[in-house]
Amino acid sequence: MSDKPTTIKEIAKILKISVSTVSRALNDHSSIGLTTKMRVKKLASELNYEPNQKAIQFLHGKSFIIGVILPELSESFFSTAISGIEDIAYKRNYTVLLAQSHDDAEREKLLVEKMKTQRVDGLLVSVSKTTSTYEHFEIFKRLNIPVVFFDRIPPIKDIHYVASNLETGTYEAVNFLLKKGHRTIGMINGPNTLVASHERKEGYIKAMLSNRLKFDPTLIINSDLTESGTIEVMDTMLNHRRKPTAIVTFNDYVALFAIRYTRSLNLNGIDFVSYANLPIINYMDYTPIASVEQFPYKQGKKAADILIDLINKPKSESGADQAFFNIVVESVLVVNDPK
Amino acid sequence: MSDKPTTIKEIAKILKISVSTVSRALNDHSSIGLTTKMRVKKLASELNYEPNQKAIQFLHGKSFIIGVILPELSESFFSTAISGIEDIAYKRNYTVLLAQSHDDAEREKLLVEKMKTQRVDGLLVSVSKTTSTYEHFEIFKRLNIPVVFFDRIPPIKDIHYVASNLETGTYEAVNFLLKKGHRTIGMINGPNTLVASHERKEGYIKAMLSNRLKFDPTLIINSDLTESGTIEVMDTMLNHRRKPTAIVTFNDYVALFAIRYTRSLNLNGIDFVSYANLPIINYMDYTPIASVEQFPYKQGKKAADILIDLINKPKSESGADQAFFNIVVESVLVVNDPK
DNA sequence: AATTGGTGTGCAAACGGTTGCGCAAAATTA
DNA sequence: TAATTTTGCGCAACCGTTTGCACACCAATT
Repeated sequence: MSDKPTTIKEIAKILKISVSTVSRALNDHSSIGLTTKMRVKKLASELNYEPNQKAIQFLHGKSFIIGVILPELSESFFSTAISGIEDIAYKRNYTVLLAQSHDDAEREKLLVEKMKTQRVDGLLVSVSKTTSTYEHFEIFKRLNIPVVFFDRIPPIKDIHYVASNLETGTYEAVNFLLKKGHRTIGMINGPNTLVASHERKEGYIKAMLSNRLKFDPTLIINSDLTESGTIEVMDTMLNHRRKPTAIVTFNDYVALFAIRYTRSLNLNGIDFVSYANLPIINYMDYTPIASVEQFPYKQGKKAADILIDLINKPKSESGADQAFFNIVVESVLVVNDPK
Repeated sequence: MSDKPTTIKEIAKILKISVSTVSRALNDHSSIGLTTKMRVKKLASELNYEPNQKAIQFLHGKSFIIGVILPELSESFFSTAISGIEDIAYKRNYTVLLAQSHDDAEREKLLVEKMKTQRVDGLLVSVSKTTSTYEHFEIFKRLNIPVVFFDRIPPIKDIHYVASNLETGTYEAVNFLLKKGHRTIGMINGPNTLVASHERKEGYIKAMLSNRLKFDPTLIINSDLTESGTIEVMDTMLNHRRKPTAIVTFNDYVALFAIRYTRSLNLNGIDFVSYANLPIINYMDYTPIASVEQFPYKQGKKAADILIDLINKPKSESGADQAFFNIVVESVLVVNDPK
């Protein structure tokens, strides 16, 4: 049937009026007579008229698209976050242009380029593990397109970000274990290069001290987060002169490895607490008794909200009085229902 | 510094040449002198010139954006599929505009509208569970924008789709169990309303018959896929006059419920085979001994490839000679490594 | 010397819509 | 009735880029 979409011009021609009148009629402009409006609208819907967004976007430089660059879409944390981002975008009438860096700094750079090319109205980024320079984001600053970093944030100044603070959650976790009567609590931490490792450690220490307990640094052991690394750490822990009765693990994978290992040794009675990355863990037989929840969905929503706010904010005059959103989503301990 | 992006006009003005010359120079048009080209390119990069894609897209009606509508982004199957889609899109120079229906038919309709509004070059859809009418996709047909359905495909004619056939995988699964010596194999199937349930059943039957075994329909029991539903079915199975020594479950969740239940009864020795939806299942202690893999990543890639092919295909003249891609990705049995 | 043939460049239209401004006709006021 | 305001609509510019066509210039061929 119809091959090319109807345009405003055709409507104008058929009705023998000018395009401007048609445009105004469709936009309910006050200066157009009621009868004309009706005639135009009627014909427009008959012809299945659809305004060409590309023309409109072009005309006043907005796309109503926000770009999102994440390390890995198939990771539960990120896909959940995306879900939150999309929900907010949907609500606020934006659409999400999505791309994944696969934790490759080069690809990330190209994606930033592409996002710029597509002229997104704003950009949401969780940086790749391998990203060490951040100039590729500068372009957006120059173009006055807001960028909000999210979860994995770069260690630079003057950026907007939303991230979770694991200190509070860890504090609660350790506290929870202490209240349960544990006195010797081990922690399988991540590499020191990660901010997250420090936050966990801080939380641990604070919990111990606020309970007037001595902090024993040898009970916190760094791991490379692999299965073999975890087993190694576990061996050390189990042979520690103060064998832990409870262990806080860096993430659910580590928890799984550790739990599996203790069970293979027929060891019971160690309570585990982990950080919630994996939804499925709730379905399992032997799980951590509690999890530190980081609310990826909530974080995603928050980040998207801030980004869209920034997009719609009247631009700061000289660009000097910029305020930067630094939102910290507190992590929280969630005690798993005993099954 | 720079507030508004540089345009081709400014370059032209500065160099005192026409915009057309600038445009051609930047595009390496053959009819532009070498010196002019160099001058233009030099200045362009100095000014950080970026072609305004909105103008270009507008000009020749392409956005290099493909729309993707999925039921639930945080579900492992879909997020993995998205990952495949994005990888292909990236490779072929498209970007992904993403949206989720949350399995809500109404929202799906609105999203289709939005995708149309954004004038995507093509659409990839996995329909919502609650979608029962499909007219909202007609618009795309009228606009000559290709739509490829994916995994959850609507029961209508003349559509492009990529989906997996679970019959083959199920056949292999049952065959595998038979080869292992099992003779009484139960199947926890899904509701009859799902195509997938029938495919599973067919696969089961074919495997039995091709091994010259009688098919006992009472060994296939439908479930509502909840935990309690699964336990009910398991009770029936375990009290069956022919108690199964192996069970094929509808999905990993069902497998988890069933395995947990048997273990709570201190029942061992039943082999389970499931369908791979959950990556984490590999990390667990008691898992199915094999999984029917549906290759969401591969399916996503394939669907995206077809879509982009369709986009770039010279349009069929009268629209009459349309051929429809109906790609079936065979599911395959994957035997889990014993831990 | 006249014709042909590049080579390099500019003009202007086109894509589809929005919008400031001007102008005519109708309605109101003096 | 004349002057003024309101109402309704059209003209034309504009957003940034591409591209068919024309054209001017210079060299090579007849």
